[in-house]
Amino acid sequence: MNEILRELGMIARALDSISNIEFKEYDLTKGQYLYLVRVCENPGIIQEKLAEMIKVDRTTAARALKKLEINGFIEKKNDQKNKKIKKLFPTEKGLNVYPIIRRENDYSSTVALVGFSETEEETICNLLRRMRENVEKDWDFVKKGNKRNYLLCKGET
Amino acid sequence: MNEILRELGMIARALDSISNIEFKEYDLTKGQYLYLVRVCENPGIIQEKLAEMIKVDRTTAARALKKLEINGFIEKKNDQKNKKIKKLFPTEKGLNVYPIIRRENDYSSTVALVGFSETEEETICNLLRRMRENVEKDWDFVKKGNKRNYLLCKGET
DNA sequence: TATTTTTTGTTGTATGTGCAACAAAATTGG
DNA sequence: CCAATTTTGTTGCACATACAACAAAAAATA
Repeated sequence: MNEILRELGMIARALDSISNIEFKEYDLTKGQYLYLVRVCENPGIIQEKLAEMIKVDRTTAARALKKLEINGFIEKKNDQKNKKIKKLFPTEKGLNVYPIIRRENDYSSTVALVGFSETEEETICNLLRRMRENVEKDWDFVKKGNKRNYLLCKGET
Repeated sequence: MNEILRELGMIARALDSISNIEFKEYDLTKGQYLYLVRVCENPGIIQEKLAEMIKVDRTTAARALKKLEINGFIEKKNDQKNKKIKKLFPTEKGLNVYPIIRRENDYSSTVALVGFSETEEETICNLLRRMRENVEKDWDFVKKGNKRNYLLCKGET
């Protein structure tokens, strides 16, 4: 069932596209909402961990966060003990936008799950979590420069 | 269950990232594999429909396809009756890469579904298809410049 | 048929994305 | 403690992405 990944890609691109259009009026450019919500929910997180959380390149996260800082949504604070890391915190402006992002995301969830029973919602949530856990190992592996070996493949063309 | 969309986003980004890294050695730059497989599977399709199929902006598709043409993976052919459209076809080079892309995608599916029973695979396939059908309506709506109305929202913060 | 609207495709501009390469602090291992 | 490795962050460059605006053909409507 190769269709699964295509459906998944379509859903992800469509919803991301919608979010980006909708958040433009709050001066959040493409993708920034992803970072901002997570900084609000994990104050003090560092950008390296945030990139892993979102599954995006370290340098992409770095630039997105720099821009969020410049635009006053978050601030970076130096750590007392560790001179290398910069902890991320939402500003008041960032905290004000947070519920708007949540509301939009909730709406997108609601739309995506129209016609789903409560059981089905739970089912897909659990199955997606398991998929994510599976995929995240390969992502770490490949991101570190390793090469995947297709031998285990079922070969279902 | 707002988690659903986050899990979905993580999976999609992680797998896309892996694919892009793996296809680089076949001279396919970021995202191009998406278009190429679909041209191979739908010879004669026009780029407007392809963009809808993939859920990507028309202009993005236009540029990706132009590049695929320049690099010899596909070719654009004028239609006899309709002077406006350009039908897309894979070249031999494109057809040669196709099975490689399929193989990689199959492997990614396999990895993503490790530990899933056959029933679970079918379940998630069906649920994702339904989600996609739901989401695609909103995508069309918003892409045409309309504004979504959050009133129907369950409000599950 | 003539006019309007929709479809399809392109280009300009701005910005996101990610790899390579670098630097400095922290950690690990001898 | 010192050297090697890992972690964390940055910048240069190349390229993807998408909105706005335009153009031309086709389709719809009057």
